[in-house]
Amino acid sequence: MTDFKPKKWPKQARSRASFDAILEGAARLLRRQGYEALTTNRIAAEAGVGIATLYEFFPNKEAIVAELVARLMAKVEANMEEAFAEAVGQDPWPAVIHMTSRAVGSLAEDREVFHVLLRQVPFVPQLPVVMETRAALAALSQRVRITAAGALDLPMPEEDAWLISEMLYNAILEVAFLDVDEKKRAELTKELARLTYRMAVGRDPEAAGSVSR
Amino acid sequence: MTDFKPKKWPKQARSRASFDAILEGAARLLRRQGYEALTTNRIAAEAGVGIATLYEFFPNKEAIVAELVARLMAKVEANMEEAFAEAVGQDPWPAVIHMTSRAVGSLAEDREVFHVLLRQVPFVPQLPVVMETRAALAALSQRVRITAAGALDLPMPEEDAWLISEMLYNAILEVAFLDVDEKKRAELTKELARLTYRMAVGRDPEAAGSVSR
DNA sequence: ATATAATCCAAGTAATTGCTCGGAAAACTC
DNA sequence: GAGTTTTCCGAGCAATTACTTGGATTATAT
Repeated sequence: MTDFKPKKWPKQARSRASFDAILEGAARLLRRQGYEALTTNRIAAEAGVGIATLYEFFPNKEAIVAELVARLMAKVEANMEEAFAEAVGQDPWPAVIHMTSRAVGSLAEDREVFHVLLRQVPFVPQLPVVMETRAALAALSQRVRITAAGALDLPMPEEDAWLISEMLYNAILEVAFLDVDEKKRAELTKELARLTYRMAVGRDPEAAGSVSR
Repeated sequence: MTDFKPKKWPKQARSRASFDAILEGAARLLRRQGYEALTTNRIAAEAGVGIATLYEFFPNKEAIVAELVARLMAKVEANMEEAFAEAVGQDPWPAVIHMTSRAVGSLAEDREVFHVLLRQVPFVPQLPVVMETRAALAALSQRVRITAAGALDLPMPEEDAWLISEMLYNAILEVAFLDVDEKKRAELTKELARLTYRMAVGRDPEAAGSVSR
């Protein structure tokens, strides 16, 4: 149906600036007015380029949004990979805290834009890059469950892992979207990690009798 | 800004039929084509009424969607109140299963429409009726936490209850939206109840040493 | 039976939308 | 520096949109 890729990539520095300006303009409009107010003419005006220039690079409006999502998600994924590398070898509980914090933190940086993109734009949740991120979270939740020492078995491991990752994904978004100071967000994030641990392992990470390894 | 209420309620049987036909037509279009394809002219055509008749009752498109949401949510709320009455006095674990099942079940009845409404229509999550339903879920999660015998204390009760209800709400939607047979959905629902219990109480509801009362 | 109110409607309007056209200017290539 | 490619652009078009108009038809009240 609709093509979500740019029809042409910029080759010179001048056009790269236009390309970036279009994406940044789109992000600014999304932040200020939401998706319903996003029109191609407005994006061009906000970006300071002619409407024809916009269509030089993007086949349609959706492709602009998709490229913006791709760029934002790339930052999140880079963050997550780094955090994962750091978490390897740590005990499960600190590892879960660490990963959750990174996820929340990297989304919170652009929280208004993410909020609009992930919750108000119909086709964004189905975008490959978004689905891959969710799949990565699912893998993480599997891993934690297996690694955790003395974890209680869950009756339906696959389904439970899927449920946990769905819940975690949505809660990460909710916490990241909240308009609170960073201290409060950090507290909520730690509690989110705790609840995730409780789901996966079946007991509180700081409860008596819960020894790691 | 936009007015979300019908500008006039039908007074005769004839117009009540038109009113209902408009809402049902809108629901059918949402199910088949999603929100982006929803236009007032199309709704009127699908409902078999003139476009002017539609504007006789609704001030704008948003009001039609809002009224549809209100009707669907009323059914869910009725279901939940009934389930809550039945759950009072039960032990926490069966009570959680019971409530969760009802929530999933009542949403699953119209899952395609709910999916579009709650995940693709920008203003729906902010609609009063939707926010009230979420508040009710938050209250439920508080209640379960307090009632559960031997529950482990959570360090930040309010925040944790909020997180649990957010996670539960989103997971209920995800499970209800899934296109699976009812047996599978029931299995997933029970696991969802289990994970919720684990979060709230800090141990598995069926684990050894977990006695109710 | 007449008056009043409720209900219906198709054609049409004004505004907005995504997107194209035709060509000018700037940057690379040789 | 000539030729080629890349980049830029705003006026404007075709399609679609939400919504109005002006009046006909049907029910209700007295």
